[in-house]
Amino acid sequence: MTLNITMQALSDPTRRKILELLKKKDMSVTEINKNFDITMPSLSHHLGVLKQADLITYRRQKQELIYSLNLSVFENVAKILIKFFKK
Amino acid sequence: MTLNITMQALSDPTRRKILELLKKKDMSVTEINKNFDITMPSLSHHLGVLKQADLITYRRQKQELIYSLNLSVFENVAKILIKFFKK
DNA sequence: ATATAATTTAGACAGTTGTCTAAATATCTA
DNA sequence: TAGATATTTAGACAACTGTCTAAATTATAT
Repeated sequence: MTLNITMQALSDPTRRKILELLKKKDMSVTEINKNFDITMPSLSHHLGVLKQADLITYRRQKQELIYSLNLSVFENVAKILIKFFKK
Repeated sequence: MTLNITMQALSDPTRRKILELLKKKDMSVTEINKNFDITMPSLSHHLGVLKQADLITYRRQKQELIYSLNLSVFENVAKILIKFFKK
């Protein structure tokens, strides 16, 4: 995990909102999309960025792809940021 | 303080390094610059972004501008991020 | 007042990013 | 095997970003 890729991923408000949604429950792309006013390809792009940062994972369930928070990485990022902000 | 501007400011590695330096001690622009391989105008740009995000402040000391961490905002950002990362 | 030192502002430029439309891929169901 | 559904890939484009050089600003010291 490189902090740079992680922070870049976190710098966009849409992506932060996706993470907030996935904190509550796993969701398909279509379900995530209902919370935004962007096209599916745009959302797919954001999911790609979050995937590359290893912040989310997905599994297939019939036709749908179900995305989830990658909890271990998410918590690791939290630790690193807390350390960064510790004076 | 808007999280968006803050996160945008934190997304660049040079700016994060500037904050790390200022965590240790207040520094003039020239002194900060010795830690990087960029021109003064580029550094000045980064300081501007951090200023706009209210993460740093400065005072004049003779010819020099001495930059410091804006501790209250810095700690507030920490709180917000910890909350964000809390599952 | 003039020269020097410290920093910012102005303007340009290449690279990155977020968005879109159109097309492709993958899976399920009838 | 078709047709429908879910999602991604490809390619284009405007906006934003980080960098630079050159010039301007601000303050000090001679």
